[in-house]
Amino acid sequence: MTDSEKPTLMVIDGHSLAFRAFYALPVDSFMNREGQHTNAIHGFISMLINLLANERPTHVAVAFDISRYSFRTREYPEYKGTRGETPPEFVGQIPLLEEALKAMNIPTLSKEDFEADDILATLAHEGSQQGFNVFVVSGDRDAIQMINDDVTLLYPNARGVSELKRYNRDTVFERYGIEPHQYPDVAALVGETSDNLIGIDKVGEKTAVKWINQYGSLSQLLEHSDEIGGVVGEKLREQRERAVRNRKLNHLLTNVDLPLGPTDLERKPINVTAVREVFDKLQFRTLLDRVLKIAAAEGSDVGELPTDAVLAGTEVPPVRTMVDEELAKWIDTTTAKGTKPLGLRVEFTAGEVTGLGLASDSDSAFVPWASGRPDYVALEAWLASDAPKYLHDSKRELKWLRRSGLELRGIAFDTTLAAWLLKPGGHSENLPAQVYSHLGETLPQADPNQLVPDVEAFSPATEAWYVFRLSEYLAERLDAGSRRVLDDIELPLVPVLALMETTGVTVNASELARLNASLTASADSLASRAYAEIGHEVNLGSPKQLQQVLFEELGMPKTRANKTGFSTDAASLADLQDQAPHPFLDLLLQHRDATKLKQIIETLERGIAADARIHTTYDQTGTSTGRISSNDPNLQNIPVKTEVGREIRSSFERGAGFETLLTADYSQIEMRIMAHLSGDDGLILAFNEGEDLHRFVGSRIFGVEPADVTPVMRTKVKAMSYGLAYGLSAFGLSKQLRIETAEAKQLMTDYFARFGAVRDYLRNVVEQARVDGYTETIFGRRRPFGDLTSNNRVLRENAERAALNAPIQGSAADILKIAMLGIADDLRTQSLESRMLMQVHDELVFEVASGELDALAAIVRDRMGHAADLRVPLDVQIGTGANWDEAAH
DNA sequence: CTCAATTTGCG
DNA sequence: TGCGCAAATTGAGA
Repeated sequence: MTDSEKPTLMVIDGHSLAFRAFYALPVDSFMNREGQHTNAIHGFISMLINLLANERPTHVAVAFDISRYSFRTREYPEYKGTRGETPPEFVGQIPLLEEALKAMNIPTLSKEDFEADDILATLAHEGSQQGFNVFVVSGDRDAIQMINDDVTLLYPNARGVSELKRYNRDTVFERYGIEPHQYPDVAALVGETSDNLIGIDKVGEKTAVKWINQYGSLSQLLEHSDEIGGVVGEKLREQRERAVRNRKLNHLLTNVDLPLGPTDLERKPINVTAVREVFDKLQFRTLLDRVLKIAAAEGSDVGELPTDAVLAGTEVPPVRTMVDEELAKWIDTTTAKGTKPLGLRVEFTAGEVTGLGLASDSDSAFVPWASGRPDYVALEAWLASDAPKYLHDSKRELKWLRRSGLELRGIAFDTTLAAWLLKPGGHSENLPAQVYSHLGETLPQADPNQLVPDVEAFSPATEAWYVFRLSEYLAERLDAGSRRVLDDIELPLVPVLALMETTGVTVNASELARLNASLTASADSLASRAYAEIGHEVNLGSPKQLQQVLFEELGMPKTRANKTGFSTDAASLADLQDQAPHPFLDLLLQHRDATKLKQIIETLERGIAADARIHTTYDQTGTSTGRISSNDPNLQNIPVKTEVGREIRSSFERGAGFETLLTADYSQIEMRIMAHLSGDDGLILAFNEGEDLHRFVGSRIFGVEPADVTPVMRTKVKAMSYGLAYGLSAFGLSKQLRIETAEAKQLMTDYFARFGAVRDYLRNVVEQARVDGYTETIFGRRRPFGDLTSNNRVLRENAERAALNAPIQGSAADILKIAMLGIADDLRTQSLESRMLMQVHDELVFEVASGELDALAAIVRDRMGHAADLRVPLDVQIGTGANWDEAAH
């Protein structure tokens, strides 16, 4: 009998898989109308459906533990003792899952005093003897021992249950270097934290595998334990009982007396009525469709099929591969001559575009693409036209297309951006994750690390169809304000940012190398001087070791507490220097400075591409306020405050053939926005007078003429003004200014006495957000807040400060984005060759082409100055120079 | 290898 | 007991 003729038995560990699903899926997104959580059930059933479809088992069973107690806990009460309380949201999901399985006519097995793994092992053993191909599905590593030539283990990886890793003899050997049946011997030596089984001290996987390979088994090893030398040998002899006990406990029984054997587990038709009933109770609509589809495919009468409307939305359209005239015609008809949108998905392999997926709501097409083929005139024209396109992560797709010489315009929707606007706090999800979390369907994703992929990846055409459906789904959920932000700001910004990333900025590598060498020298010298002060070497980069030195060896007073002891940050060290001066402290601070700068330099050096330029990646979805973040490398945290820091900025230069760099930044934009939003007459007057803001505010608060505001007074009001937008407390202010809390309190009182509308505004923002559940920027960008009504004071107060800051920081972000759009537009329409290179929250950096300085400066001044119509002017500072430092002002 | 915690750079 | 980020390092755990 060949493998393909053999019947296939699949046995599943219900509890362990449901638990994995529970942690893999958000609890809050899966709840039925009665308030019962259903995420574990949903994940489990979804996985089960995939397994039934992909592996096509002829026989299936799911095993459950009856309780957490078994013959093992009787022998060793601590077994699995580290497992905490069952999360309350998990409670009740197992019985419902069993109900759902019953409706699907899938037998469940459990037995008093035994664990599900024993049932699995027994069935796998019997199945293998009776000529079955066996799949064991379990999240328990002990299941590895069941693997043999007939038995394969499917094990969920770290990401949850969406991907199962396939373990057979070969993959086990690759991963662990042993045969599957030897795994329990290794585990017995190493121990298993999740089962509360302690192993032999000093023995890790490497040692255990070496021993088992050398002696063949644990019992042989223990017989020869006197041959093992060193400390590990002693430990092994001392603690052999642990290994013996572990081995006894991790041995799975293969002779449990069960009411059903493998042959009794043959798949039976799904009970359609019961499935409808149970799934309806669980509110699993898409899963119901998928189960019914399987049932129908297997010849069951599924009775009344779901309505056409439901099916039309979820039926994956067949993929047609097309080129040339057929493709041209398809695009023309499906888009109604470019007026209707299509989902678009780019396939690329090893940096080259290899295919394109196009889809409407009911049709999809795959276009193989190879560079240099002339047949795609219609496709290229459509791509480069304003015809609307829906994409996922459009900036990425745009860049890939451009690298292959394809122009993309007409980005009309981006599911990544839309999902972020709806929920700006979360991490952005890839396409399969979005499909799962919004549509509740599974978009398989081949794991490139897997030799035998357990899923076939979908065609880009089908992915495009999902992008289309996601776009419609998300579009419906965007409020008008968010939709305007998407259409007027975020989508138009995509090509602008893409161009900035592709352009990059020239960095002088040899200058950086020189700086790095000099910093290395001073860091080394500072380190050895620091060691000399305390009489021994220590890792100055380890807070833990520093705590040992400062608080134990030197007996210094305790600083602010943190989770690992006492803080050694710069502020704490400065306090220490006041209270208990010691030369070590100063050397440490200087050493930190030098190494931090070195880090930044080295990160930059690694980022320099072949064109001698650094190409950062801007993340439009990187913040919850609306700002853009920069990464790989981060160009938004290049030092500026110290002399050496500015030397790093000097290494950012104009590119060859360009005349100069130009920087433009908003001065005090957040204070201006606060003046606008609060309508505070005093503050508005300050900005309209054009006088130095802090001098003006200082003169009001301290009751002196502007000319008589001393530097100390100015520093104080400056700190106060800046702190306002962050919800700074009197305590925080006193700490920062190193003044008494009482004085800080008085300063705040005086400030608000003169600028009361600001306080009223800030209070009102929080109050309104508490009612609405979100804050809004001037342009309608929303940020949701849940914790404003929390009973937890820390959470609530954190949310309050974030809420009062969000409209201010967010509006500033909107304004600069709008300015960028205007500038990019002008550069294009006026055919200038100058280029926008960087964005640093309130600053833009440009490379000026020869002869264009005046034109560019005029554009930048105009577009930045008029990006928003506020009650105060927007002040723009412009500077030029051969490098970033010189261009600063 | 992954993750949390700490620290520090920027606006 | 000050908002928003990215990155590096350490050290613990898997």
